Formats: sequence, C-alpha cells, structure tokens
Amino acid sequence: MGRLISDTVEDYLKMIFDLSAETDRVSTGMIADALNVSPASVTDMIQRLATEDPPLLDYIKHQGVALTDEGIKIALEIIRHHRLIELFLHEVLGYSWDQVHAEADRLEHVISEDFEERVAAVLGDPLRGLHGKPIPTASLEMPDQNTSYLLDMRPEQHGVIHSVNDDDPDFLRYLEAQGLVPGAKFSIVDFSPYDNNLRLRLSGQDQEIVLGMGVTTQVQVEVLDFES
Amino acid sequence: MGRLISDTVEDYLKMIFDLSAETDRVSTGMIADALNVSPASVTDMIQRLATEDPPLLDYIKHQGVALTDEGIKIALEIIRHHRLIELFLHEVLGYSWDQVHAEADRLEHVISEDFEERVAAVLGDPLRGLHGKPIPTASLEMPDQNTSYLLDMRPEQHGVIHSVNDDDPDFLRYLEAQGLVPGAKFSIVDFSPYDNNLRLRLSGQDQEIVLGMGVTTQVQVEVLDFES
DNA sequence: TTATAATTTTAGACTATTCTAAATTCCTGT
DNA sequence: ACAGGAATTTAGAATAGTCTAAAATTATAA
Repeated sequence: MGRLISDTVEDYLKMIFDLSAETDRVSTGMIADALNVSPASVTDMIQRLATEDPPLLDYIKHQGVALTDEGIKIALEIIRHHRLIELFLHEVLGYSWDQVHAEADRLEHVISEDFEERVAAVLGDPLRGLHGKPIPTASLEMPDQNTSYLLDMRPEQHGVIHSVNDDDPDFLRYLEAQGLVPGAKFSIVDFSPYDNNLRLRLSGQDQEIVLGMGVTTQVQVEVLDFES
Repeated sequence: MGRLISDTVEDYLKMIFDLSAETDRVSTGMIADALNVSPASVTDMIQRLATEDPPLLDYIKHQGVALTDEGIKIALEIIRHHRLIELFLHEVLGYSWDQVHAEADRLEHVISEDFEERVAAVLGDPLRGLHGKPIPTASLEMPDQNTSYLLDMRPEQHGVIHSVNDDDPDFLRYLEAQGLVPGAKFSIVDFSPYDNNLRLRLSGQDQEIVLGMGVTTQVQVEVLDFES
C-alpha cells in the first residue's frame, strides 16, 4: 500500500488499462500517441515500471506491455476516482457532461480515500459513471458489462446506448444534441459496407441519423433481443 | 495570466504570505522550517522566483524576501481556493473542522476557476472560512479584519474568538473540546506575567480555562468594548 | 572590536520526467 | 531470404526540485 506513485505514473497506468481493452499487449507507440509524449519517453517509463518492486507492468522488449495485477489495482483506483468525481461534479456542482472530464483528470490524483468514500456515499454508491462506464467498486472489482461497439451492429438489430468516450467535449455535445446518451434505445435501419456508415432510429423519434466510424467506434451498446 | 506556476511554487508563495503577517521581510530559515525543506533549497527557489518575469518576490541577499504584487495575487488565489475548499468539504461532504486542512492542501492546486466559482456559489459566497479566517474575494482582495492575538489580551477585557490556525488537527480538536471556536465570547479573568498564561471564562460557561502561549499565539480575537 | 556563533549562500550532486537524434530490431513484400 | 521502412530502444541532454557539505556573510557578545 505505502508505495509512492506519481501523477505521471498513474496517468500511464490508467491509459495502458484503457488501451488494453483493444489489444492484449499495448505498444510503445500507442501509449506515446495517447499520452502525447515521445516514444522514447514511453520506453523509459515502461522499463522503470516493469522493474519496480512489485512490478506494475509486464514488459517484453519490442512487444509492448501488459499490466500486472498490481498495476491493474492502481489503474482501477484512479478510474474509480475519475468516474466518481465526474458524477459528483455533475450532480453537486452542476457541471455539464462535456465539462467534467478535464477537471476530473486533475482531481483524480489528489483526493484521499476518505474523499472517495464520502463522495460515493453522497452519490448513493453509483455503479455507472456520467457517460455510462462502470465504476470499479470500493474493493476494486470492475463489473462486467456485456457490451459491444455500435460499429458492429447491423440492420434489424435493436439496442440501447451503454456508454460513450468522455474525453472530447465537442464530441460529447454533438452526441447529446443527437440524443445519443446512455439509456437511449434505437434500431438499426441500414448499413453501408463501403464507408461503414450506420443509419439508425432512436425510439420515440421519427428522424433517422447516419453515423460514421468516427462515432460508432466511440459508442458502446447493449444489444437487445427485441424492440422495446 | 498564462504563467505556469507549479504546486511547489504555489506552496512557497502561500507560506511566504502567511509568514509576512509576522515580519516585513521573511528569512530563508523561516521558510525552510515552515516548508520542511533545507535552507539551501529555499535559497535556490527564492532566487528563481525573484528573477521570474514578472518577479514574484523581492529578494535582498541575506535579508530575506517580500512578495511582489504579482506574488501576492497568486498567494491570494491559492488561499481563496484553500478556504473555499475547506468550507465545502465541511458543508457538503461532512468533514470535521480538523480533517479539512490536509485535503484542501492538495486540492487547492488543481481546481479550475470554474470549480472555484461553482463552490463559492453553492456556499453562498462566504466571507470567512471554517476556522474564521477571511476568504479573499473573487477579485483577490483580502478583507481587513481588525483582530489581535489572544496573547495580547489582559484581565477585564472581553472579546470574541475570530479565527484559529487550521493546520494541526490535534490542536483543532482540543480547541473544539474547550469551546474555543470562532464566534465564542469570553472575558479575561487573570494574566500571569511569568509564563504568559491567560485565565478566561467563556460566556455561558461557569468553568474557567487557563491557556498558555502554545494556544494564545494561535488564536486571533476581536476585542469587544463591553461584555455582551 | 574581534572571535565565535548563527545564518545564508554556493557548489556539486541526485531523481523524475521529458526531449532529440542515432542506433537497433522487427516486419513485410517481393 | 533479404532490403527497406516502421517501430522501438539507447544515448545524451535539459529542467524542476531536492539534498549535503563547504564557503561566505552577518550578528552577538565579551
């Protein structure tokens, strides 16, 4: 417990956790892009984290990294902070859903366990964040969510928006304007295989909307068995 | 405005502001003691801050430093953050008055202007902090408070507790147990010139309490013209 | 007023994080 | 199977902040 983890290290671990959703091993280049630092800096850092005691990363030269259990624990702690803070900023201080991310990115590193607990209590121990993502539990379990990407849905299928990426305020305002918020139900009307565009209709709305990969890769859904 | 001020620099400026209440020029040694760093580190830092553009400190070798107007502005910004956050933690999250300081010391550096404004609004733009100290206004004016130290009061005088130092949780719990909280009225009963002990009675209480310099130097009061 | 003590400053070094540029390794396509 | 290009790693350096030990300055006090 008593390890001294810098904000920078926390950012690396959190980002590697996110990127691990895509690939088994996360490459130096992916991390560098995501964190806006040079690949050389990433190599330095991951080598350091892999030789910590206990190691936070499992690193194989030229093959990228995977988080160790220890690394996962730290990442989940920060992700829990982040999502609780986002919800708190919205519920208690009236932030809009596109404003919360930047503030949470700074606060997540400095709050105490006590702060975390009190915020969770005020919010009623929420299971999901403002953008739909699950919040790791106090004992750092990440609930399974049986979701898929909107990208992979096809005509005739029905679904409900589960969660969206929270890091781009413009994108979030766009989604909200379209009604693409967690909980919104929809049916797929058409799919265009050449550009991967999806045409869908939100339940309760007449108009159809067409979404390209810039959107469909950023939105996670639950597929429903029938229209409801 | 767009200067990049590190947390460390903010801590130096805040501390120098506090110490400036005592002396005109603040010495290297005082800062080193207060921040728990070596005198050599302080010399390095104050030389740097005095040669910033614009300078944050006015520094004369071997004679200590004073804040420039620019330095004062930054210090007041952080002090405003600190005191708003302390109040917020108490009012909204139920922290006790001895718990708030450590948390505020970390949060004060990372909150945005937006956060500051929203918290101030939720709290109703308070003028005084949890421990009685004035809160700098949004435009960074520090309200005058016409107070003196409890230390300097003498028998027959009456007063009201204005504010107390917030940085020692044990001390704060002790004060609370004694009823020595901002707003409490009292009369001085006796003064012992050899040990500087003061005997006083809180209004509404029969029992008298004796306080030494360890307490009376840490408590600020408003002197009242008559008992009320 | 001069020696001694206290304080402050300088010098040199360490850690964390970052960078650029050069070297190395891996992968892919012919 | 190997040449070229892409990705990664190494090497060397910068900055912010800290330290200890030594040198310099100021203050004290006989």
